[in-house]
Amino acid sequence: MVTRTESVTRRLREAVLGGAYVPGGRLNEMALAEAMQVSRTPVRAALGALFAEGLLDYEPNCGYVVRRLSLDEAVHIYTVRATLEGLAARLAAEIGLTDAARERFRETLDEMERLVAGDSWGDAEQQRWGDLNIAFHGQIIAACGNGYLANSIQRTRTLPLLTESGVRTFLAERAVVWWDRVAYRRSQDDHLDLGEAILARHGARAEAVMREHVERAGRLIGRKLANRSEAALALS
Amino acid sequence: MVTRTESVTRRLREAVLGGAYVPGGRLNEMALAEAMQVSRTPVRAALGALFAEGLLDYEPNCGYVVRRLSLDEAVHIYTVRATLEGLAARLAAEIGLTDAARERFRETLDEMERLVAGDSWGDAEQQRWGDLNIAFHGQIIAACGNGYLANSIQRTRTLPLLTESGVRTFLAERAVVWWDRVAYRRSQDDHLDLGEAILARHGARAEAVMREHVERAGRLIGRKLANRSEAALALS
DNA sequence: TTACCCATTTTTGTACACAATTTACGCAAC
DNA sequence: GTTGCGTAAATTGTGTACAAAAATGGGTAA
Repeated sequence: MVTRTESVTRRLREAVLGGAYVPGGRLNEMALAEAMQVSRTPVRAALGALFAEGLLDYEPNCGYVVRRLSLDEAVHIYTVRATLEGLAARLAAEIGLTDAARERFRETLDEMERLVAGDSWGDAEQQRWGDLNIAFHGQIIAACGNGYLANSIQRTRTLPLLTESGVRTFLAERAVVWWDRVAYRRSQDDHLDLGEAILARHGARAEAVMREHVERAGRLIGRKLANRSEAALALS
Repeated sequence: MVTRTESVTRRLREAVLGGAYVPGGRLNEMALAEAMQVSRTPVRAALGALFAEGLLDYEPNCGYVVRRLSLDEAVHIYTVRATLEGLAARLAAEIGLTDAARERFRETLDEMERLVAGDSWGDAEQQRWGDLNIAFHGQIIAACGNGYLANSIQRTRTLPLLTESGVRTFLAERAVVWWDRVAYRRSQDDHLDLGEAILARHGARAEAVMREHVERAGRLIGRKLANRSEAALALS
């Protein structure tokens, strides 16, 4: 049996990340309670938890609002994420993967390569490649043997980022759906380098490649957002 | 006017970090409420906040307990902290300090050097050096221009760590009080290197020195704790 | 003794009422 | 128009009662 607080926290997290609420808009406790069919008590607990996760802003006596990340903040978070994932790659390489992990790692890389190098490149392929990308990074993080590091990385990956058009997206791996095919190829080349470095247990190289890999993704997203913002400004 | 929740959170945080409660022991909500002269409501909010900060463990329907970090976890956290502070040092060097910050930075370094190189080295000197050490690291973090990074570093610095003797200490800068004078000299040499690299805007060097500097501190603490644990085991 | 079960007690989870504070709105003065 | 003020409404903060779950303890059986 799960508590209502847990249930509400999960549902509210998904709603916020799913873009159900306007960023900057207040989250009314009573309204949420009625929508979730519970009292204000578990709602308040959930809001507090999401505030601690960085999804919401909070001001005493004023309530909670969906946090809105500026472009600068998003870039800052990507910088930290790049460094942390770089560390994870180095540790994974130095520790070395288990035989089973090696096998899965190779399979993931191979399937991504087949997709990117293949003839067809539609939504299905991009979706699948995105899933594999998440799995690939997840396998490295799982292999780094440092739970605190794994949590720290996770914290950098699920923050809401609002674009000017009102469409919410994430600072997560899904951001890659914005890229063109050339960027996927470039990203996959990084993955191949990374896989080689990690399997060869070259920690320093794995770290350098991973850091640059994630930082590039951050730069791409930053540029996209900046362009959109400029476009929006030019129109208004 | 501050809310009771804020007040209780602050007081409870200080109590936990101050070692007022036995790690692993349950934090009874009613008892805390009576001790703090409030109802259970703000106490529960405070417990949730401290759980999110990583100071407490929590199990639904079982309550909160003071988190007890294992030696491995402490080392893991130090590894992350070393990498993050290394990043901060690099960013600070690349951005460059303002004139005022440069001045304060040099003053801090000079006073630390005078203390370590001086004739007397008692509690007062160690205390003062510890304060300056915190200030030194704080100045670098403040200069890195990345608020998310600053917060991430802060999170690695205030976690309770229980030694076998029942004496609580912290994963904070204060850990240096354990070292002997040779270690202070070594640490100060790092600081001088760091200062030089940052003022000369050598980002890569600043990062490497800072990372090694913090990792060394982690190793020293890890060794101390391991020795103590062995001693305690030998006695029992 | 040890293990297990059940009733009791304790503790946590939730709803709700009320207090304290903020926000909204209308009105008047400039 | 807009600025300021004051009251009313809405919203958050807190206390408290009760429900639900877990810890406790005693007794029984192997």
